[in-house]
Amino acid sequence: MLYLFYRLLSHFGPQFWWPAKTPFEVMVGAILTQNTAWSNVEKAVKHLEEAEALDPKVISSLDVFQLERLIRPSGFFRVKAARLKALVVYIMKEFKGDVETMGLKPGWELRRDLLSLHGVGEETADSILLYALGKPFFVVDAYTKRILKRCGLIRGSESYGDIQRLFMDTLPGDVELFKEYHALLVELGKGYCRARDPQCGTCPVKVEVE
DNA sequence: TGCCAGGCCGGGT
DNA sequence: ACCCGGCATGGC
Repeated sequence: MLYLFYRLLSHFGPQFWWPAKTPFEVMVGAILTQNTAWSNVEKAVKHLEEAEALDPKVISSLDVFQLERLIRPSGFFRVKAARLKALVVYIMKEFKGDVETMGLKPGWELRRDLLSLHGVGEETADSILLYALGKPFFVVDAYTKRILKRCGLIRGSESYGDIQRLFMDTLPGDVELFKEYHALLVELGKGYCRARDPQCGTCPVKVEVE
């Protein structure tokens, strides 16, 4: 798996992900970007920023309809408002609204907690763990699955956990490596591995299978 | 104009 | 254990 990483890195260069100013903004973005183009998420985040609502305490004090209005451009705004509320309820109750305190809890316990929240699945949980809290969990998204399949590295029927283990069992457990690797897969995916794009004919990264 | 985007959930087989 | 429809907006 390191071979693919270096191919991507030398082609695209380091990505320095996730694009956000604070850990909490990463968490918000992780929920808002569910099945949604990032450009739409940016508009919603901008609204929250202007409302000074990129803070767990502020969001928990917001009326849910107010919150819906702010995040509307990100799509699915009703379900996502409820999901953000569920997240901040957890952060408020468990850590008094302090993200720094949250980061002190062991990764596996946080993952279990996050997965119990309504609207936080494996990818969202791992994105929060890796990019907001610096915990070494590999993020598997639609691009990751598609690229690995088209490179012949998986069959396509593997579960999220199967694919995550493929990375985490064979790579050094390094947070910066995990961050860059996932960011590079997204960069490749956005340009050359979109859903209807039948193959990587113009893919700039040729991967030797086996 | 229709198709798609950095998912997740609930209900049905 | 899968498979599907619903959830919504903005860009190409």
